[in-house]
Amino acid sequence: MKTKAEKTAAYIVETVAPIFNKNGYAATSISDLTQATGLTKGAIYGNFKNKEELAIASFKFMVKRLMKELVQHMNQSDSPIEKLLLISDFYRNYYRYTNKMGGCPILNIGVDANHQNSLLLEKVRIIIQRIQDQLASIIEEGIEIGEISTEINAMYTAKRIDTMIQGAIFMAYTMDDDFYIQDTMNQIDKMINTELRA
Amino acid sequence: MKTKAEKTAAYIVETVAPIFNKNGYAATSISDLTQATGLTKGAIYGNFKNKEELAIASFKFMVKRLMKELVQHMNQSDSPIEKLLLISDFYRNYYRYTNKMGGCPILNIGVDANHQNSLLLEKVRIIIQRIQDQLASIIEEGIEIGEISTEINAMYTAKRIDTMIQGAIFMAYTMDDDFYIQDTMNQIDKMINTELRA
DNA sequence: TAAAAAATATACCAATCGGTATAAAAAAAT
DNA sequence: ATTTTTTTATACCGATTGGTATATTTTTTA
Repeated sequence: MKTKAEKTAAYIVETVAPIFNKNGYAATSISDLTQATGLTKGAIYGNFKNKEELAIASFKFMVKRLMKELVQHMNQSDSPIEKLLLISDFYRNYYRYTNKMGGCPILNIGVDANHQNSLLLEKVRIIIQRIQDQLASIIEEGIEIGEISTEINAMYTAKRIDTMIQGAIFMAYTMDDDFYIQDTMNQIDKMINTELRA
Repeated sequence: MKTKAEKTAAYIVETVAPIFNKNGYAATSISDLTQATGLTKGAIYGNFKNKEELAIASFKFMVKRLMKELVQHMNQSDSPIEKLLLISDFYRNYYRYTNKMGGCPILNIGVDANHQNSLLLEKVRIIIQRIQDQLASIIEEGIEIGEISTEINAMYTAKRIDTMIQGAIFMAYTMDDDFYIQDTMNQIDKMINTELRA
């Protein structure tokens, strides 16, 4: 059974995660967090060593939730090609979905942590790497079962898709215009259907 | 002739611009700026109303320099298609070039200012809009003179190219890997040559 | 239910924050 | 060259920063 502290720690993380995500590390003060949680410094510092550890826990929490949703959506099909199309389909709702949590944590924390917080940056890199590895392995499986052309380089293609997605997310948020995401997903679908398909 | 204050203001801006760009607005303190410039608060607040105004001036300074370089590089040719290829060529050196100034100001300030500083965000949006308008007008001219297919939607294509570029910049900086930019520029070139060309 | 342990609240710390008033210095105008 | 104006340095402001020591409360164990 969960102890009181474990429940409090979880409550703190899920409450402050959107704040860190929106404001960034430096622009988020401890008083922002006590105000949002209704708790005091004592409670926060009793559960987390310092601000940095809490920021890392918050990032991990957001990404875990996001990735769980993505994987769940993707696993609606067993076909690699269909999986890829389901990934782009997932991102079609990404803007509305992530707006509630203060934006895309990978974009926000990735930029925020660069030159500022090497621990946090490392966590972002690990996530990006994992996403690309996952993408690449889907493509590879598609090649193996003959769904995807053998001409395709799985890792390059994975990186290309991921790069396009992140670019679309940046533009959508900066310009406050979902069009960028919708159009990019159409492009990715086209690429899947015309270039990848065997 | 330039007054002393004007020269000082210019010196301050060019000195602190990379700091704002690297650290972001909130994580940059006035003492960071006095330390970097060797000047005192008096000098800084004598030339700029407040931190925000200085941050805006810094962003404008960086972007102006960057855009000047881009336009200069682009204008090596008069042909719209060649101009587009020169733009992607410009970005091939972007990582090394912008590293010296603390990264890409559009990416950094765009993400940093979002949810934090609406004035600064507005400046970023204006720049992005201008870049896309410029791109679109090149494409349109290409269509008019028969270099580019009439099937092409100039504005959509401009946004697509810009989105890919920004995605590549984000990935390159976050992963500290120039490959993302090089590969994306190859993709853009391919797109220009196979899809745009009439 | 009483004692032990864990978790939270309060009060406080030095350091730093952005910004300002004023004094000193430097530049510009006469 | 002297006065006027502009520019920069110094000293200071209240507020806030992240973090801690300790007191109080709550939860868990016995």
